[in-house]
Amino acid sequence: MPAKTSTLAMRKAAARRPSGGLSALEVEAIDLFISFVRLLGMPKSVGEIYGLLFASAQPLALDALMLRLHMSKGAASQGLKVLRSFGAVRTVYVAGERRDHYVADFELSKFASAFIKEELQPHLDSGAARIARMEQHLAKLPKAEREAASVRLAKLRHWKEKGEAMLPWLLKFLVA
Amino acid sequence: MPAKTSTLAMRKAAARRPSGGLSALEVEAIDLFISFVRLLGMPKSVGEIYGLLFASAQPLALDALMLRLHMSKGAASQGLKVLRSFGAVRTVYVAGERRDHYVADFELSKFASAFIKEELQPHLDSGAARIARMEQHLAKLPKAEREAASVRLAKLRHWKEKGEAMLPWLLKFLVA
DNA sequence: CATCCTGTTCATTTTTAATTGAACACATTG
DNA sequence: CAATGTGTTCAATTAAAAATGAACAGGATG
Repeated sequence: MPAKTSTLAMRKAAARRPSGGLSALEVEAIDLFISFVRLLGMPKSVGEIYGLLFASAQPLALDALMLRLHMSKGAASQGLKVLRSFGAVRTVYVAGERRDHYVADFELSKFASAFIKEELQPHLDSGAARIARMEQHLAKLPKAEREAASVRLAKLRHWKEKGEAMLPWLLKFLVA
Repeated sequence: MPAKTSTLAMRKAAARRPSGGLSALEVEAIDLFISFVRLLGMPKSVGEIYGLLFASAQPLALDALMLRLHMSKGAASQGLKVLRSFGAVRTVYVAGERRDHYVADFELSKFASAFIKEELQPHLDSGAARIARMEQHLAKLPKAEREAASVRLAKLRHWKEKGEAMLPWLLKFLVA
C-alpha cells in the first residue's frame, strides 16, 4: 500500500511546470550536484538527474526527467542505471502508474562509498601490483642505478601504505 | 657549485637510450602516475612527465622529456608548468647547461594539497553559497512545499559541514 | 646587433568522453 | 495476438578535453 507521498498543493505545483520549467530551487540543486558528480568524474547527466530527484517532492518517472531536463531517453536510462547501481536512487510504488518512479536516497555517503569502492580501491590495488613489479625490475639493475631507484621505490611504498590506511578511515567518516 | 648528482654508470645508462627507449622501471612509474593524475582529473601528460622525472636518476630538460615521451614541446611546457605550480617538480642547476633541468620532488603530498586547495575547497565554497541561495528561495515557497524542501536543505547543510570538517583532517593526514 | 637557443602561448587538430536516437526486447492491454 | 507502452542498448553524432606545432618573446652568444 502506498504511503501518502505528496500533498494536493505539491501536485498542483508540479502540474504548473509540466514540461521543463524548473524552479529556482531545482536549478540550484541541479547545479550543485552537477559539480559534485563532475568532481567524481561522472557525466553531468548523472548530476542533473540526481539533483532534480533530490529537489523534487514527488517521485519522477523516466519521461518526466527527459522532459524537464531536456535529456534523451538513452541518457536518462543510463544515468538512472548508475545511480541505482550505488543506491543513490530507488524506485517507489505509485498507485495506478505503470512506469517506474524514482526518488533520491538522501544518504550522500552512497556516492562516496561507491566512489571509494569503484575508483580509489582499484587504483590502490593496481598501484600495489605495479610497485611489486618494480621491485622485480629493481633486482636486475646494475648497482649504481639500483641504489637511487630503491630510494624512490621506498617512497612509493610509503604512499601506498598511507593510502591504504586512509581509505577505511575515510569510509567510516563519510558513512557515519 | 653543483653537487655530484649522477654517477658515470648512470650517465652511460641514460646515453644508451638517447631518444625514447624507456626502461621497464620507467614505464611502470609512468603508468602509475598517469592513473594517479587521471584520478585527480589532470591530463595524462602531467602524469607522464612526473612519472619519468620520478624514475629518472638525472635531472631532465624539456627536450629530453619531449624526446623520450614522444610529446610535443607545448604539452611538455604546460605539464611542467602545472607541476611547478604546486611544487611537485623543481629546477636544479646543472653546470654548463643552458636549459632548465627538472627533478621530481618526492613529497606526494604536494599533489594532494594542491588538489584539495584548487578543487575540493572551491567546490565546498561554491556549494555553501548555493545552499545559502536555496535558503532564500525556500522562504518564498508556499508552506506545503516548504516543509518538504527544508528537510532536504537540512541534509545538504549537514553534508557541507561534514566536508568542511573533513578537509583539514585529510590535509593533515596527507602532509604528515 | 644579427643569430641562435630556449621556452611559452594559443589557434588548430586530434582524441576521448558523453549524448542522441533508432532498433530492439519485453511486458501489458484491449 | 496485434497493438501500445516502457525501458535498455548500442552505433553514430556531438561536445569537451588534450595535444600539436607554428608564431612569438626574451636571453645568450659570437
